[in-house]
Amino acid sequence: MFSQACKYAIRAVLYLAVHASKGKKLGVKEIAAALDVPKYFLAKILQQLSRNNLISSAKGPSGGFYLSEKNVEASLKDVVECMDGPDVFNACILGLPVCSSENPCPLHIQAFAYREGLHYQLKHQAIGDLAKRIEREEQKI
Amino acid sequence: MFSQACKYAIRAVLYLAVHASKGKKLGVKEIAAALDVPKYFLAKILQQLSRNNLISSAKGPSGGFYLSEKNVEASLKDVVECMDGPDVFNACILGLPVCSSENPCPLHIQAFAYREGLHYQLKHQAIGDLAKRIEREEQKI
DNA sequence: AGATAAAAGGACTTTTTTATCCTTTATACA
DNA sequence: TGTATAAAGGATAAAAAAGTCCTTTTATCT
Ligand code: FES
Ligand code: FES
Repeated sequence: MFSQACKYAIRAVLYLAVHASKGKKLGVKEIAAALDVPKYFLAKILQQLSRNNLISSAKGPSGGFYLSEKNVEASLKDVVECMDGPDVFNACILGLPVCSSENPCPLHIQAFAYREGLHYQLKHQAIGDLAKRIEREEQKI
Repeated sequence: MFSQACKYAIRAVLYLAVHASKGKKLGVKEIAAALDVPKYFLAKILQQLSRNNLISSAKGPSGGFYLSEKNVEASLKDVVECMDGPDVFNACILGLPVCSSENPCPLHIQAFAYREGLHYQLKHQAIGDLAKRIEREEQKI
């Protein structure tokens, strides 16, 4: 479903949402260690997210990554689309050129339900709210 | 979700279910042309499916691929697992080492429901039955 | 101003996936 | 028995994804 880069991106954003803030920025090294993820690869991913204004960063000593108030209001859908492109949630599961309920492939019904369920949650839940649930329910990232 | 090879495999198997039989075998070339899929790559995939007894084949003139009565009773789940390995339907969507409802990741609930829906359909529907539906509803492959 | 720390950016390497080609084996049929 | 046909298998090539390293830029603090 998601590329490796996208998985790391989601986890990193959620980790930032839970553990960082404007006052407490986190460096790549810390995040990579916490998530057990390749450091330099994660650096690239954070760069890309930062360029697209999905996370915030500061250079220099006491610099690092965090989520601004604006960032916290975005959704994971934005993160996913930033990493894997805009078609992740529209593509036919069999790779056929178009996915449509009018002219469905044999797996469309189930695949569409799955995809839309996920899509809906990712789209309509703010990263900040998701982070609160993670803390409340002590979920792993 | 599925690798390219797996997508081609599913489509090829369904195409065989609809268009081939013991009496009317199809060659790689025909299938590749019908599905608009790279010929040599498809050949490899059909080989692998054949080795794992998910499809049947005959060499020589008037040879080709088809589904035996046994093959038709199998499910697409077997095809998928043959191509992408046994963990496709058990892996955490975020790539965490285990997926479990007891200790879920933040996306588990939606991801699990979706995945299981698909898994269930692929597992409990025989390829032959699926093929009948495809013909009845004139679905694209 | 100088030293230091951390992200940003560019270039590169490795691994995996996708795709192609060539040789061998089996089989049908004349 | 010989020829043609098609899958099986092995080896390789090309492309994409994952991962690493080095240099530059920006900021902090003394
Ligand atoms: S048409 Fe294939 S998933 Fe919708
Ligand atoms: S724990 Fe991540 S999908 Fe189940």
